[in-house]
Amino acid sequence: MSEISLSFPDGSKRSFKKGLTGRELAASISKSLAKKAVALSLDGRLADLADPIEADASVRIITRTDPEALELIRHDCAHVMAEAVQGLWPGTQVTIGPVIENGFFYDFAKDEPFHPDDLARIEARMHEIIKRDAPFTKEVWSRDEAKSFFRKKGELFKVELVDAIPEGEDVKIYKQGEWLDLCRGPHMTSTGQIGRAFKLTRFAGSYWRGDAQGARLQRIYGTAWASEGELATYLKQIEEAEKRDHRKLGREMDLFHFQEEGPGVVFWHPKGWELFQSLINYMRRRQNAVGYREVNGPQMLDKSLWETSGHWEWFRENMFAAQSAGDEAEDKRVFAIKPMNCPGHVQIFKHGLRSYRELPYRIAEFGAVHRYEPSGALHGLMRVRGFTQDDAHVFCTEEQLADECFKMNDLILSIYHDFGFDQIVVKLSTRPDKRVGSDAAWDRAEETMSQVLNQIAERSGGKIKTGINPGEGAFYGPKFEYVLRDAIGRDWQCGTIQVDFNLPERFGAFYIDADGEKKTPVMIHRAIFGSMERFTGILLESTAGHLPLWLAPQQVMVCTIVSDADAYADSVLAVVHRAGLRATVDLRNEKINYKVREHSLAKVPVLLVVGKREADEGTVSVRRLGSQQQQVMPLAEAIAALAQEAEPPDLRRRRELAATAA
RNA sequence: GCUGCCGUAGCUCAGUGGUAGAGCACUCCCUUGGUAAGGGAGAGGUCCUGAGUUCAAUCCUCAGCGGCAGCACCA
Repeated sequence: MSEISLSFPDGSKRSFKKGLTGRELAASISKSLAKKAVALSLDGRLADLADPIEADASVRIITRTDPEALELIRHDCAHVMAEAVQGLWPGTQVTIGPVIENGFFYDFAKDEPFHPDDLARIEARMHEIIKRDAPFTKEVWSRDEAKSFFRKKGELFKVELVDAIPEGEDVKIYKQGEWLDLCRGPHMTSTGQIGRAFKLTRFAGSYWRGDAQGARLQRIYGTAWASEGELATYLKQIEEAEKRDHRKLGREMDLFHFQEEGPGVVFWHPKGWELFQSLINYMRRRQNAVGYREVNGPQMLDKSLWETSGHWEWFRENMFAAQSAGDEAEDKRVFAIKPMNCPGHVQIFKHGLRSYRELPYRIAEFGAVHRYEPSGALHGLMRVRGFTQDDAHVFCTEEQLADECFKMNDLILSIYHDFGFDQIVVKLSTRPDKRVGSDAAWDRAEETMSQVLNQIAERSGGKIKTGINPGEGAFYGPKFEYVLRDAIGRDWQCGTIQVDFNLPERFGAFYIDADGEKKTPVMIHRAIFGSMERFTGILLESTAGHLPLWLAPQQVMVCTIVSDADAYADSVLAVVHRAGLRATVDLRNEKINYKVREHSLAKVPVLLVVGKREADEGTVSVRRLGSQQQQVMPLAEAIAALAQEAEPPDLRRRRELAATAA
């Protein structure tokens, strides 16, 4: 008879007999706690209340309102959903049903597809099961027992799952009333603890073990919370995120459109293109300032070039090819429309003899590339088949590599900061299974990059988080991926730095070193926005269309209240234009309410409203987007303030720097 | 690409086996109105495309194209 010592959250310690269960522990503290307890935290890991505690540990009784309980609620909810589905459609096989962010899903194998109305039926059945409040009980079975049980039931996916459980781990079965499931656990004590705050949100196809060649399954997603209030808040958030959908904003702000004849390619309207160009102009200034020179490579090139680069071999299925359309054309060659800019840039580097004195050789291109993306992947501006990369390639020596990476890193972080993105994660993606080049070259590249990665984290003083994505590198080299978090907490991978020991060699690129010998340079691929289209979409969603003044395609709208002010409005517009602001005037025969509403919906950041009074006094009434108020100011004063605000951040820094130098 | 859902006016969406409707937007008229929709009239559609079933298809069936959600993919 041995004792164990358990420490509690308040720091106290008490001895108990070994093998005491969580439930007994809770009861020993207080009756009410025993009633509220749903699980036990053992050294930070969740466990069933029925589990015996076998060793010293720090313990905490988890109640339904603890944050940890949320995971249990969701997991239990997934089980209840599985029971509901099997109850409604006997013969349906259950596979896996994990907890995910905000909820859970369960994958089913069922011949007949679910119908949208089924969600409500399943939900109703789930409420019944929860109301029944059957306890969750755990049993440990032998492998053979479990396999023959599931095989007899026709649950072949479960049989496979039993086989996948590592040796030495128990095969655990959780029962809730009559229904049971193979499960790692833990669970709460009964279905009633799930509560009512859940909702099935959607269903979708999926694959067994995520393998597109494998069996097709049907997935049902749900969300679950500790209280109905939290559920309502979550559903509200989803609604808010939908309002920010860049496809919707693009329409409302008249920025771009898509149409059937061009799946995955963008029609940019005047205002959208203005925004797009503002971004390009900004990027161009930033990179020119640190030694990049802009180039432009051809839109399509003979496929042999893509064979040399390896793209034809690895990505042929995702490339567009073009040929003369004329039957009589003498040139029958197949050209590939470029999916990347690097082979073009290597040709530019290769043209003429390069000296080591020219390195690092930095060239940049706003390169329009086309990729045949799977139709199901297309999504507004976020995933398209034709897009513009803010691409650059740096040819340098191996010794210069780390320093170039740091310079790129500084540039990237500084640029993200200008857009208000300060929560950045840098991830190192290492060699994939399918790759070119020797292991020795990959070793060197990965070694250098992991050192750089550590230093990036160090230099930022812990502000920049880092991580590793094993096996996610490009086929020609490892890469850094810059993931930024937007205003509503979503993460987007934008920038990338890729170290490449392979392409220069495949293309036979070289420079003459100080010793007069030919040497192969290292190549770094980098992008900061990544895709201009996608970054535009991210900006729109992050700002909900309320772009900062320097980026807004239409910065100012001059609105008249009465037609007597038309002439004054025109003169205001002229002054606004002279200050370099993008503006138009609205002289329409409409009430001011109407104009304010319309331009607010179109997300115009500044409305300058003028009536008789303003015309007489030489003032404007300034109304900012998102504000109910307005401010009457002398025209010159208003324009000066707006012009200053509309200055791009890099130009402002440059001006301020020049002022201090002078 | 896979699974499911969807495709009707510029936008958002009703609707019917007998070739169509609303609101907003658009044009014109009245209105000169002080910060998120003033009133009236008008114009606008090959109901995604093709084939089939039917006396008759926007509607039913099949195929294609496109879109949405999720999965898979993302040099």
